[in-house]
Amino acid sequence: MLAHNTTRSSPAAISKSGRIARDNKPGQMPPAFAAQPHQVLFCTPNKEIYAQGGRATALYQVEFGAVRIYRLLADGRRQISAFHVAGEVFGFEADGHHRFFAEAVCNSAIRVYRLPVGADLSRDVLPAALLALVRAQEHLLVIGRQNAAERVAAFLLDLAARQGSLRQIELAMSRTDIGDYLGLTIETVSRVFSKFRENGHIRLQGARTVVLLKPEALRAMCA
Amino acid sequence: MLAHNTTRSSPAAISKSGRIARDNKPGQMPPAFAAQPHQVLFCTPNKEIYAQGGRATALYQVEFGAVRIYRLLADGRRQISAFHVAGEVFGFEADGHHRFFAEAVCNSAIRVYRLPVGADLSRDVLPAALLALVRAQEHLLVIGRQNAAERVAAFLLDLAARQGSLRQIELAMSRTDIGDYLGLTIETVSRVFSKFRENGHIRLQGARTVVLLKPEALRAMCA
DNA sequence: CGACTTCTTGAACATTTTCAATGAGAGTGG
DNA sequence: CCACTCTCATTGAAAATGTTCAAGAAGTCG
Repeated sequence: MLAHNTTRSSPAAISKSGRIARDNKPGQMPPAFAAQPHQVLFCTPNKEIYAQGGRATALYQVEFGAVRIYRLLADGRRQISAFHVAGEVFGFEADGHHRFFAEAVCNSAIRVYRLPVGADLSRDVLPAALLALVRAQEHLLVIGRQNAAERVAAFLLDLAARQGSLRQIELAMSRTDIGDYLGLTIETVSRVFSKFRENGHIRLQGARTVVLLKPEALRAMCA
Repeated sequence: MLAHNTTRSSPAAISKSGRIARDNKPGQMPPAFAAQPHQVLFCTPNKEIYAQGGRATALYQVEFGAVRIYRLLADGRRQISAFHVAGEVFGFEADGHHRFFAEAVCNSAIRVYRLPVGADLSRDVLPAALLALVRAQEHLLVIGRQNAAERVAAFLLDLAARQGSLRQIELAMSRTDIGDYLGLTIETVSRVFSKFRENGHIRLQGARTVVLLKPEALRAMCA
């Protein structure tokens, strides 16, 4: 739910380097795949889940926390193509190799489904892949054709919707993450937050808690 | 192969409004799906293949020509999320409804695979969906973090690669299409083309034919 | 409390867009 | 076949938007 702050909350005991716990119980989420066995990976902030170029041997489902999927340019510029939150599945690849990096944004638990060699998980994976595709394409519209304020508005509304349309949003990610997701600098992101605050569209309780005072106003922006 | 110019070539007799021809032969492309029966839709430039909001009842494969997938903002701003060329499959949707528009860029033939109700095409669709996902995410990096020159360079190299690494590229799409794909205005696209020409990176034979004189130089730009 | 990181704000700068005008190419009709 | 017209592309100058650089404020952690 993107509700776990990087620093302030510790919803589960997580070791410094991310330990792996065997866990074959269904847990609170219905098991999505037939693939066996699966494990739960507990991650501290910025823990790498997989790296670009590595072999894709598993699928991943967020139990709690948040994950960023990103790619780098040679000079270090980063584009986060997606954040994944509780319940969402990620890690599927076209040819068995990861084209992106995946890292925990905050303290997170990731259910790992090891892929049997030659497994046909198409039935299980397809809906998640199609959802990711739609999200990526919609995000293209935001980044390609909307200005800074519209991008931030769309981001906040998307987060709110994924949290169950609550008025109060806990940002799991830093301004840097948001900037790299929206194709903006952290300064621009910060300025837009400030402008929204001055306009009375949002209230900021610290940097990571956003209260949507006028969601309609934000919605009107992203048309 | 993106080789069919909007106006100059007519590779097949195509009626003004796009007629449907029954065609159950495999054709030169291997049939990708078990779904039956299928047809070939011949399209003139800007012919709508499907519209946002419509029910998704088919999958589509480009036989020749090119297709743009796009979305609109309320004020008319357009973002093209993908061009599809010969052999590529598009039209899969997460929930049975189209989230995007699809139109022919130039004279094109589209093989239509009607989906049986409740069909399980996951085995067939998944690779294409994953490819589309990777492309969309990579495009996010281009649009989110690269400047105008880098975007155009990446675009030209992508086209060249999809045409079989030929030095000469026939652009099926207008500057407007390119701009809406790269998140730029047509003026900026045009200026970058001119700059590349002045630098000796490309040669322009008319507006729609590009010869890559120094592909390495372009490659070096997009890191 | 103090050091560190993250966030905010300001000012100068760069890039891209907007507005406007001109130029080139393709199709039409005389 | 040529002139006309239309669309598409190019180019220039001004304006807007976002970035960069720099400093200071706020929040977090030991």
